[in-house]
Parts: sequence; C-alpha cells; structure tokens
Amino acid sequence: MKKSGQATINDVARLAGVSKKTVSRVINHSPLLNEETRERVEKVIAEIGYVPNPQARALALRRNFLIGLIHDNPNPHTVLNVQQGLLEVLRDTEFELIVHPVDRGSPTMLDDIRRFVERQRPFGVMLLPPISENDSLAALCAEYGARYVRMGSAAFDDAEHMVASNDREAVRGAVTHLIEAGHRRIGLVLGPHGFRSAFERQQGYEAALHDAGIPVQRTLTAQGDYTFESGMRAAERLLDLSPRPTAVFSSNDTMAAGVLHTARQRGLDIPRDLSIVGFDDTSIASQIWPPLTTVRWPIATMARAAALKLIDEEDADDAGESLFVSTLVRRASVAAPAE
Amino acid sequence: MKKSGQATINDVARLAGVSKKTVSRVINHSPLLNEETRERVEKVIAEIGYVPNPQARALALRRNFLIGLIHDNPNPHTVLNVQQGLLEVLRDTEFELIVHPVDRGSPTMLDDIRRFVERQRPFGVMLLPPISENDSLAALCAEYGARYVRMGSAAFDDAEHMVASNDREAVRGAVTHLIEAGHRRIGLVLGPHGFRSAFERQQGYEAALHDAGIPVQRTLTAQGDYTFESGMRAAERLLDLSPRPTAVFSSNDTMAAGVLHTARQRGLDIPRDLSIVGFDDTSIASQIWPPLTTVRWPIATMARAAALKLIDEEDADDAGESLFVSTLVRRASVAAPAE
DNA sequence: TTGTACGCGTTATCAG
DNA sequence: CTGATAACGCGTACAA
Repeated sequence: MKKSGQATINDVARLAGVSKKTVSRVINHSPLLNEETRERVEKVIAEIGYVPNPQARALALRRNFLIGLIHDNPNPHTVLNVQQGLLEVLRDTEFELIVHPVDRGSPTMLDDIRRFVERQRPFGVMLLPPISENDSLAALCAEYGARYVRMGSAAFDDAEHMVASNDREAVRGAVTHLIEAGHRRIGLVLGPHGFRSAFERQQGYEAALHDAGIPVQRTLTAQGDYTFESGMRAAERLLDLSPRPTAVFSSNDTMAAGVLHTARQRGLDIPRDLSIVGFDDTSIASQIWPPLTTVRWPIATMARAAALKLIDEEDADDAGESLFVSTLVRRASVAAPAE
Repeated sequence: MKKSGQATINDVARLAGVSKKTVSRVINHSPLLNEETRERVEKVIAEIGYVPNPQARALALRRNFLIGLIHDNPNPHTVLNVQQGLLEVLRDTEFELIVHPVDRGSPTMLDDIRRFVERQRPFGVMLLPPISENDSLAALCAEYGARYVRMGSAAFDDAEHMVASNDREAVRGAVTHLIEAGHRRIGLVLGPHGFRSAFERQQGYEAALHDAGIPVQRTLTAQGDYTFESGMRAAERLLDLSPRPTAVFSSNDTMAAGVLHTARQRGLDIPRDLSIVGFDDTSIASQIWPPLTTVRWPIATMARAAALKLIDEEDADDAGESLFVSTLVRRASVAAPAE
C-alpha cells in the first residue's frame, strides 16, 4: 500500500509484476488467464489484504453491488422475514441490502422507484406484494439492467423472476379443515382490495365451500385491510349476524388476532363459541391465547430463494424453485361447533 | 444530454457556458459564487433534469451517501421501528438506508463491521443496542470519518452521538404503579446478561421496591433473554414459588406475553390472579388479551432524532434532543391483588 | 494470454 | 470568483 489508505489495484499490479488489467481479470474471474499468473496475483492480493473499491467499480461498471428491497407492504412481519431471508444469503457475499419503502397510492410512486433504480443502479431488486404485481415496475428494473425477483401469491412471471406461494390451495385446505370439523357457517375476513393475495385467498375459501356443496353467502364475507383494527371491525360485523358464524377464516394472522380480540370482548370462548383460522404463521399466531391454527407461509425460504436468483452466476437456465407450498399448522383455535 | 443515458455535469457546464467545477460548486452550495452564475447554472440543471451521479461522487469524495444500520438486536419490533423512524426522515433526501446485521458473539464481528465501514464508506451509521454499548465500534466509525449515533437505555456518549431513553426511571414508575395497586410480592423477568437495558430496568425495579421499603428477594428474579419462550420459562419458575408473586414486571413485552401465556396454561386469570407489566409497547402488547400495561419506549421518535443527527448540516453545536422519556401505558393487565 | 491508453462522472488543487 | 488539469480506482477496447 502506498500512502495512508487502502491498497489499490495498482499496488497489487506493481507487487505482482503485472498490469492492472490482469489483476482486474483475476478479480472478475476471467476464464482466459494463465493459471500461474492467477496464482501469483492472488497471493499478492491475500498478502496485502487488497479489496476492490466498490465505489470505483460501481462507477466503471455503472452498477452497484447492492440488492434493493422495494416494498409498500403493510405487514411488518412480512417485511422483516423477507429481510432476514435475504440477508442470510447476502451475508458473506460482497452484496449489501438497501431498503427502499415506497408509497403505493402516491401518484409519484413509479417516478420514485425509477429515480432509485436509476441513481443507485442496484445489481438486483426484490419486489414485495402488493406492488410486485405491477408489471411496469418489473419493466422498469429490466430497463435499467437490474435483475429483479417478484414475490407473490401466485406465479405471474417467469421462474427466473418469481417466488410464489400457492395461497389458493393452502386456504382451500385450511377451510376444508374447518368444514371437516363440522362447520357450515364459516365467515371470511377478506384482505384489502387490489391485493392479489386477498383475491387468491378468497378464491381458496370459496373453492373449499364449493367442494363441500356449501353455498357462498356474501354476508359472511367482511372486508379487512390486513391490520389488527380491521380484523376487529370485521369481527364486529360478522358476530352481529344471526345466526352467527361458528368459524372464521381470516386472510392473515394480524386480522385473526383482531377477530379473537373482539370475540373475547363479547365474552365468547375460543374455540368453543368460535373457531378461527389465520394465515401467515407470524409470531403472534403462537403467542396469543389460544394459539392460532394458521397457514404457514414459508416467507423466509422464499426470500432466500429470491436472493439466490438475484445474485447467482447462472443466468436463466436453472432458476431454482419458484413455487413454495404453504402448510396448515394446527393449534388450539379450532374445535367442532357447539352442537 | 449527450447520448443515451443521463445528463452529466459536463452537459450542464457546456449549456451554462461555465466550467464543470463551477457546476460542482453550485451542487455543493459553495458560498463563494457569483449569485448570477449560480442562478444560470441552476436554471440549466432544472431544465435538463440533471442529477449528480452518486457513484462518481462517492469515488471522488470517498464517501457514500448512505446511512448504515448496524445491529444485532434480537427483537424484530425494535429493529423494524428503528428502520421506520430512520426511513421517515431519509425519504426525500439523497440518502438511502443500508441494513447490516452482525453477529455479536462472533469473534470476527469487529472485523466484519470494519470491512463494512471501510468498503461502503457510509455517510453515517446507526448503532443499535446491545452492540451500541461497545466503545470500539464508535471509535471505528470515527476512524473512517463516518458519523455515528448510538441508541441506548442510558446516555453513554455525547449528545451528538447518542439517543437514549431513561429506562431506569420508567421502570421505577411502572413498578411503583404495581406497588400502589397493592402488590408486595412482585416478580422480575430480567433481560439477557450483558445488556445495558436489562441492567437499567433491573435497577429501576429495585429502586421502586426500595422506595416502598420492600426488600429485594433474589428468588423473585428470573432470568430471560427477551424471547417469548424465555418469558414462558421464567413464568414457570416464578409461578412455582410459594407464596406466588401477585405481579410480574417483565423487561420487555415479548417476554411478558410469554408470562401471560404460561399463566393462562396454568388456569390463572389475568389480572385477577396475576398482574403483568411489560416494556416496549410493541404491537403485541395491545393485541393480546388482556391488553398489556406496559412502558411506551419512544423508539421511532428516537430513530428519527438519530437520523437528523446523522444527516444534519450543523455540526456538534445544536445536536437536538438526546434523552427521550418513556411513559407508562395503563391497560387491563394490572389489578389489585386478590385480597 | 497480457498490456496500453482511455473512459466512467465527480471533486480537489492551484493558478489566474 | 472561476477554470484548466489532475486525481479517485477500476473496467474495456484494442493492440501486441
């Protein structure tokens, strides 16, 4: 190293007696390189502890070694789990995670994202629902040469760009579980309008009823927006019904906790007076009382897979898994209806 | 703009008829500039929509316009709230947030962080507890010219580098609340060893007992590690005691939820048979049944303040608030002891 | 297979 | 106050 700071590619070149281009080739694993030369250079690199400067690389390559997480997801658990999954595979790589929340609903959202991608030039971008469903976002990433992976409740892009769960089938199984326990009047707390996940879960609910020959009644469906409070409000509507539903499927755990809360306030016993099934298997599901029967959404696994798609060498050919199955977790919030 | 991409500083210089250094001065708000020249340049900038390239700036300045969040915090809610607070002020600035979790306990943690700071050259760094208590981390940031702010349960650095809450006083108040409700046998679920927050909260607990002339009994203290499961285990130990404590202060909400869970499993009624007070006011506190009396830790506010310290123009002089008060939130988990 | 010369877009130096 | 010119550290034609 020359003066104060860090060793540069020039130092390595000088010490190894080669040109800096050769060092550059070593760094970037160029295939056309004399093995002997490579080893000599690598030895010097290791000796002086040289590490390429990311800023200079970014300038020359017009690409940063950053993975962007772009989202407007209202569910903290989802976001956090995704982050953890992503970071798990990014750790020990040269990539760092840059979190960029946006405001869907804002008319400038697309511009915001464009500026982000244009300026930061991330190597790859992870798109979370619900904005992951927006095709122009994906196009935008492609336009700037950023890899992207979209997360969703159904496959709506190529395997290379997609990690999807099959929410419809999972919910169908969950509601069938309720039916097999003897329930016929089953409420649905729907997710927010415009969310693909809300739609898929609704479809699963209706499919299960259909399978069992139970007619779908609109009054048994209450609108929610994935928040605890909306779950409480939905429960108030549902529990005012006469006859009351004996079970409720809630499109996520947070709302299910809200349903449980309201039911409790009304003096109902769970699961005796009301069975509840949620979706996500977030921590709250196992921490409330009684523990919630729910659908385990393998979100961290999906995030890990997404990270691999984003940074992996191989292009396109073997994109890895892109469909992940959710499974029912049976706990104490479901019982047979009280006669 | 010349060819395909974005306009550069050269385009601006050419169109404005000045040198690019002058444009650079405009961008960086250099004070020594002819007002007329400045206006002309700014006009051109606005017209062609020029935006400086962050990569080039980073290379020349040896400093990225990124704020790093370095942490090894076991509590997802804490991390997420900090992120939200940070992002709230970073939004609409040129800064982005880069999240870098580390592994305390790993012998290479300091090296990991050094490499991160050395390579990414973040403009500023936010350090979360418990690693924020590590002075060598702070020194490391300073060494690389990165601003830093440490978050903690007590002030252990200059105002400029600190956002602190006064946990001790807050817990003292919370436990006093229990005492005033008539409790004398009050259990403590302690936080993990080596955490300043755990220590401060314990001190607050003991101070409150002392104020009331109640002797501190070691058997009434159970070790926890801030996880739900550790709260359950702590409760098992505490509830096996004879006579049983009539109330428990838990050093965070997650463990308090664990205590509540275990108490429930044993058929205890909350708050009739056991009063519980938590700490944090995370979402679970208001979502479990009964809603938890807890100490509201203004963590998002602290994070916002930290972000301002990190990016604000003024140096040192007016560093803004650095001490934040936590307040007791009274809900339904506390009652007078059953005679 | 390797090296030379130059470009990436910005800031710093130091003269005018 | 302003402008040539040289960094900043690395990648890429293209030549050797």
